[in-house]
Amino acid sequence: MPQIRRAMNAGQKERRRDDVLDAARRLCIGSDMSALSMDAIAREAGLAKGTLYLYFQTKEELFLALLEQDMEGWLASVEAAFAEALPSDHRALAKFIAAGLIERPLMTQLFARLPAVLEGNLPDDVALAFRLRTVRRTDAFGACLERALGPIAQGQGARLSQWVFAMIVGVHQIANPRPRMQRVLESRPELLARRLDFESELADALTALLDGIAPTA
Amino acid sequence: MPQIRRAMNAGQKERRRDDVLDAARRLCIGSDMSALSMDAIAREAGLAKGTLYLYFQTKEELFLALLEQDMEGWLASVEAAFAEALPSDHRALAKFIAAGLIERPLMTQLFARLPAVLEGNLPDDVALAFRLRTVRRTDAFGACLERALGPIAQGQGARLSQWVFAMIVGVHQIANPRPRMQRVLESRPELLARRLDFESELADALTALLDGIAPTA
Amino acid sequence: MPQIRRAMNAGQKERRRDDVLDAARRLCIGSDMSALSMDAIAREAGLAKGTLYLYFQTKEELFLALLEQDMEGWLASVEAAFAEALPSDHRALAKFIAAGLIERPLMTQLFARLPAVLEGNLPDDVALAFRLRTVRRTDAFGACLERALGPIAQGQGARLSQWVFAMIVGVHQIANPRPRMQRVLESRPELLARRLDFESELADALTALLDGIAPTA
Amino acid sequence: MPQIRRAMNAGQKERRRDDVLDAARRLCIGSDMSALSMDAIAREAGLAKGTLYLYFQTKEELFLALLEQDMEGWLASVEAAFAEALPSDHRALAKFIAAGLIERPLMTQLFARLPAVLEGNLPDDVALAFRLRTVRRTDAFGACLERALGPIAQGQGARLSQWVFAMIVGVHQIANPRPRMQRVLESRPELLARRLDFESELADALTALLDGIAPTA
DNA sequence: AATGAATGAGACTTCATTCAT
DNA sequence: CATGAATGAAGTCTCATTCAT
Repeated sequence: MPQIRRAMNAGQKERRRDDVLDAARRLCIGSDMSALSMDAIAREAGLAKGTLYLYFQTKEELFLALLEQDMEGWLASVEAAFAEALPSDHRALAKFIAAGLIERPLMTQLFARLPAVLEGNLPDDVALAFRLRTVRRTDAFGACLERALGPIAQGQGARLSQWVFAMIVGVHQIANPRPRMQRVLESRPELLARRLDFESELADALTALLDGIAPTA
Repeated sequence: MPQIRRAMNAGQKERRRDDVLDAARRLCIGSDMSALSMDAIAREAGLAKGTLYLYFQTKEELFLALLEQDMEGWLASVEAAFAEALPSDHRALAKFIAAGLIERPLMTQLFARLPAVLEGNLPDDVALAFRLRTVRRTDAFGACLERALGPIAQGQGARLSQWVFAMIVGVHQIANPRPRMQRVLESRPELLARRLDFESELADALTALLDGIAPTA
Repeated sequence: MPQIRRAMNAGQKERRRDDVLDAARRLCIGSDMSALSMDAIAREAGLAKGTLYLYFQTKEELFLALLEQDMEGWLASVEAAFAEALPSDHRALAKFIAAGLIERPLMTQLFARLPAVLEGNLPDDVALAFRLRTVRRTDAFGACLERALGPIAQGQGARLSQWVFAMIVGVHQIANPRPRMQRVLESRPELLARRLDFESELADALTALLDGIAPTA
Repeated sequence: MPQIRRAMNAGQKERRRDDVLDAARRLCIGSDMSALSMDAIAREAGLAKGTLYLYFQTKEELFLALLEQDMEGWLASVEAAFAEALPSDHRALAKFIAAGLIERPLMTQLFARLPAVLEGNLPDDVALAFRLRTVRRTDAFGACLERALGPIAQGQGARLSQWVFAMIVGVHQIANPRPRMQRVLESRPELLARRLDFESELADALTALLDGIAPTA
């Protein structure tokens, strides 16, 4: 299943690392993240279990890499879009964010599970490096928000950035029941009727939040 | 440690169930929730491991019961407070909510871990019953919010209630690093400087959210 | 295969612990000690792998228990024999020791491998407790030697005891080739001709050692 | 770190083989032998893991080579010393042996671990060749002993040689606790007080053994 | 009702060895 | 000859759950 037999140079190694992450991503989407074993990832990637440990020191490091891959891509897409044109108003901004997350179904889920991952078997230096990159991303996204929200948010970008992420995580948890609960909900019409749509709910909630932060914008 | 040797009638059985939950609560606060084993809970409760299964079908049901106990208590306290006097403004409401959560340190944590619990080994009927009670609580808290926010929130209580909870979960995750990450943060002044205080951060974020929802209130 | 389904009281538990040790002993004799896995021991004992960990914290603790069981038995037999009649001379003492070891084929082997076991995954308190018991056994055997060797060994029992054990371990290593080497030896007559017999070789070597220690005895 | 990039002729290949052995020796002394991986040896030697397998069929062959290197050197030093002057008495001989071992800290350790190595993954032909060389060395050392001990040991050199080695291995095991046990001992004064010094203990034990073998010498 | 011994699937990780490059 | 990525079997240990007592 792997394209190349042996990843010899840096480029091939990076591709192989990505292969592993892709395999993990496929499995996460298909079933449930917490049920994911290194064994299963290796099988899905068409590699031996030991090979995974050549690319990731521990399982947790792999998950972290998965999250960061998505976040970097997402952040880049936000920055690219803002460079072209800033959202016209809060609702547009909120919808843009929500739409971007829909394209990366795993990112929100991984972010929500982050605490569990961080508590696992993670070398301290990996945890620290992750945190430092998280700070950088928070600031970068904060800068985007400041530009979009105008003078009112000046200097508050990082905080707002965190509030936005808090809302994303929270709405995700409420609007995206995991498979098992999904099944339960589907057995009861009155519960099904109260189902929320993640994208629109998040857009609405973020709009309200932004409205509250920067009333006139 | 258990007061009675054998729980014969319904009252005694309920008390014993509560004993187990109290033991779990003590342990959760002391250390980390995900590292909690049935063995440890049984020991803390002064009971045998097997006995726990007389009161809870699975570990997950136990955690769910723990969460619900806290939520019911919290909801009752909210309702009691609102019956006496409604919060004077958004900030007062936000601070009241944040303060109530501080008094129940486990509730927020359990709520944040809910997806993991729900994906675990949980009988379908238990999951369903939990969900139905969650709906009831959501509506009850929603009604409180409608009363506090006035005409603007009319009919939106349940949704707002969920947004508020989303914000609680999200801010919790960002402001309460788990022990390991806490240690890592403490090793770096520049990270320590960015530490957030859960209570005040939540109050600010909720205030903004409420301001956005009901601008004039 | 296990006699009783569940070991409920202390006696049954001790018997079960012994069952596990017996299973390990059977496997050690049959094949090679270092090839012994907890998995194999559990299978041989007719128990689940996890059950072994109810009786021994780690694999190393199990091996230590195996060794101690043999040593206690051996020491008791030495003391019993000496209580009845002291060996008449050095050669008689040496032969008695060698004969006692032949009856416990595992003891010498385990003793020889002790360093490897002690370097494994052994809780510090278990290691300490083992060492303290080893000291007691050394002194007890030393007392036996002092009685047998007469005035010359007075106060030197413990040291002599250790020299005797050193000789036992060393001769064992030279005279008892492990299966693989045994096969190799058998393929060459000139090597086979130099084969040593553990029992007689040890008896001779110990006799010499005792002669050197206590010339007139 | 390796002097030459590619070992082309026999001389260079032998030097490279020695480089590997030297690297292994450095690591053995620094830490614990059983924890030594081919990876670590390769790194220390400045070579790739695969390269090691060009010089040694298996890990065990490498360890065997290490032991033999030390033994050949030691034997040569014994023969050289005896050619100059024979030890004046048993104690002098014993002290000479003990001192020679102190200079080769690895030799004793490797000899003690020999059974484990021999039981590992060792090609039969390698095992056989090792054994044949061991016989030669045993005889050579035996001849030295016969010369030193005089007529009494005539024809017994090889046996005595093995007894001496048995004593060396045994005293080594008793007097040189591995790091973990060393730590445990250091936590208890009563255990620390019973610590043995390898060199002097071996000298005493060997003196006694020689006295027993050849009383008048 | 209570116990706690027993289960056993499953997790992560290591490392000697191989072999494509 | 040299490399080092890949292998994969093997290992130890955990823990939610069951069930004989």
